[in-house]
Amino acid sequence: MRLIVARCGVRYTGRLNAVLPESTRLLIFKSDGSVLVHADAGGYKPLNWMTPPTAIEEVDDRIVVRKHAGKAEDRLEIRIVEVLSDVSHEMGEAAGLEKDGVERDLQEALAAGPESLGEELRLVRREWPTDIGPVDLMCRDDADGWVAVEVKRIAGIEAVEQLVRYLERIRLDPARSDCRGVLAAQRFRPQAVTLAESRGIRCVEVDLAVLRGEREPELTLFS
Amino acid sequence: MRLIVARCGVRYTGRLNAVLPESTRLLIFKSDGSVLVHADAGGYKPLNWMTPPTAIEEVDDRIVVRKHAGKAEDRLEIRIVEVLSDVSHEMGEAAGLEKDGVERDLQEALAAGPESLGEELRLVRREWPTDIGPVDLMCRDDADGWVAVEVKRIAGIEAVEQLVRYLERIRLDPARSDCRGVLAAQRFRPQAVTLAESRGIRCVEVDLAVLRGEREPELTLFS
DNA sequence: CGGTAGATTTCGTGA
DNA sequence: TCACGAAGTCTACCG
Repeated sequence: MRLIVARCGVRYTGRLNAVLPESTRLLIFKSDGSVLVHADAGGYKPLNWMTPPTAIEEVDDRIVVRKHAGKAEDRLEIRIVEVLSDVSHEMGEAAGLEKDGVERDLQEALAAGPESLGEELRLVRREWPTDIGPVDLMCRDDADGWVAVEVKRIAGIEAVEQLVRYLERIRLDPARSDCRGVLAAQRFRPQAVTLAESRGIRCVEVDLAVLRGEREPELTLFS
Repeated sequence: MRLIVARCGVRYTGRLNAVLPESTRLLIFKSDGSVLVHADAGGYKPLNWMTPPTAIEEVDDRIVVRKHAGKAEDRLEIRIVEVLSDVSHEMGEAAGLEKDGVERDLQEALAAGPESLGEELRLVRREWPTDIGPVDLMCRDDADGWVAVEVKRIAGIEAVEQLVRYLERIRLDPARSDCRGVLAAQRFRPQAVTLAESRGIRCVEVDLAVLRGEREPELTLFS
């Protein structure tokens, strides 16, 4: 990894055109070809960047990073005015990041105990396929009625519409024409609840810690 | 800006829990409170991070970054094993990034020449307000019929549904009950075209360079 | 502060 | 390779 702190200007042409006026920045050249241009503020996002694979060329005060993106070319051109620091570090292998608490974990917990959705449900299968994509959970209720469950960390309007799309497809099959929809999420946007009600979809607020039995159940039911 | 290259392990707790095993990383502490943990590969995205405002505490071999996120707390804990480098740089004010070619530019170009949408249209106004948000362009055709235009760089299913939501609202007004919908984008996902057809929405592929007269027109019309 | 929509979204997965 | 959906999305804008 090479780290350059320099006064420089940057020009990007590719999916769009962007110009970065001359100022002091941090330039990061990773060993996999990644190039990042960071300012001393603005958090998280680089001002400009290029993801691998890249070809890097350095001539005089110019560093040009290229990448083939379809028929066109992505190009990042850095004009160095003054180098304040230029160091390289061997960093070796990077160990992977382990995450827990994403949507998949929610889905797993609900699959393990679908009765957490506030009614007697039996899981038929996870990732139930439809011709436009898989529904997160397909269940049957105590009267053997079909129930399609969409799981989200945060449920907005799109989540409701996604489930509606799936339900349309599922109900095409006469055997499942009465399939109900349930939307489960850790948080609901008010508009999502409103839209879900108008579409006959039940909303259930869930909590991963509760589902795992790590905390007191405090189930909230909408509608 | 402070740059530390160090062998370290990182733990994040907040919206989710994440553990980063011990390895050599680049730690960036920006003057606005941003903290980034980068590996020597993986481009663009930091492995872990915290956006401002943050409170940073450094005790012995531990750096703890805190942030209040609602009722809970976001916490990034860095355990330093070995420091390979630790430097700080004054970088001063950062000049802004100027972009061209984003959706807004596409919208501007279409507003300047709505006939590029393949029929005689007159612009009534940009960002036409509805009670659920603004439609990009509102136009009238040669028969004075209303036409709502949604502009996207890439149009997927969501784009169609967004326009459908707007049309529902617009048509509530008897004066615009016959309002048509047009979806304009540089690229269309196949499913978006299919869904748009079934909803009576016309899709028009546009190109910013062509709209600006910088390249040959090569208009593609779906449906 | 909360919701909506855009982003050079990036990133992973599955067909 | 392409398309689709999640993301600690982040970020700007608007109420």
